[in-house]
Amino acid sequence: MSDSSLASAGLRTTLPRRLILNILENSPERHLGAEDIYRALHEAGEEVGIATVYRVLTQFEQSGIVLRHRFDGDKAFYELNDEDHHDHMVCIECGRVYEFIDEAIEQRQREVADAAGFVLQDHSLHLYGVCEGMKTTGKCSMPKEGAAEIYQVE
Amino acid sequence: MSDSSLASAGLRTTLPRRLILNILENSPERHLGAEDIYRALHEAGEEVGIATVYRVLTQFEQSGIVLRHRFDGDKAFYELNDEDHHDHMVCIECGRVYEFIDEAIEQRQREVADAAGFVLQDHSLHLYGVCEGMKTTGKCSMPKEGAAEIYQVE
DNA sequence: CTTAATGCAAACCGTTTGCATAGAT
DNA sequence: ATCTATGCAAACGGTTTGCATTAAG
Repeated sequence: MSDSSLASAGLRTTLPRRLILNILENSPERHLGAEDIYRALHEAGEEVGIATVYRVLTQFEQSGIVLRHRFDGDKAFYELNDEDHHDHMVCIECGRVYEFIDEAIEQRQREVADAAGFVLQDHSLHLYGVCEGMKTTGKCSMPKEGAAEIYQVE
Repeated sequence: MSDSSLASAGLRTTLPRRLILNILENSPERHLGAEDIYRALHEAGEEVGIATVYRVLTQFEQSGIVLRHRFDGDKAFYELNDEDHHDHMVCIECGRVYEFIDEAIEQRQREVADAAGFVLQDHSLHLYGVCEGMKTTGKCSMPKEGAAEIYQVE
């Protein structure tokens, strides 16, 4: 599974790459920063350098394994590219990222680009606001930490 | 004009602030990076430190004079906030930024957020692609440089 | 055995900050 | 005269890179 993604991407199957792919596949959070991944690695007792994390993520992005997003703010977020395009809602209180798709919006975007003679290659749509959980209970429904132990290579 | 924006924002009318506001108002490019502004200032013979440029832009943003955008890539872009909301198309070849509005998209966004119980506060929609000019002539229609001389305080 | 991947530390780039000086009200 | 804004240089956070070492095919 993981290994075949690496192979088909033309990447050697190394420990760091398998570990990072594993985290991306099994983390309860789909959208992770490089530092999150680095931390998870270390909490799982794996000694991988931060430079390697960045290098691997860049390679993953280039081979289409991963998507890189830049939300408002400084750092980048990575998520597994499972081919079904979606846009993002970002909670400005808990920082959690939700996904959505709206075909009507997608369609309109194409039309807008078309009308401007613009050859559309990509787009990003980010909605910023306060999520249900934070609004009502003041607490997030999904746990953010403590899931590091599950990141092991089989 | 410029000065009253500063005054009503509760900002002292200083030379750097007037100069920067002037650049934002008179540049042929509506979307500028901090470095662009810094460069324009120097090309106009004005000695303003880069730290001041950043500080002023931050204040302008906080007082609503300016909007800050983060497109794909590292640096931030600033544009005058003329109140009429719009989204952006960014040409990945010439780097130029185009604006557009589509009420249908705006409406759908509200609906999507609503359906998710999300309290929408802001959003960003960026279309990335190749603009008309770059596609057809391989050259940009609008000049990018050489307009620095016009940035003077009256 | 050959070539590519890793770890470390140093470099980087855009941006921010501390502090002494200059400027606005 | 007071208090804020500026310039400089140093610090910063996220990310990248050079190089000697280690691991993959």
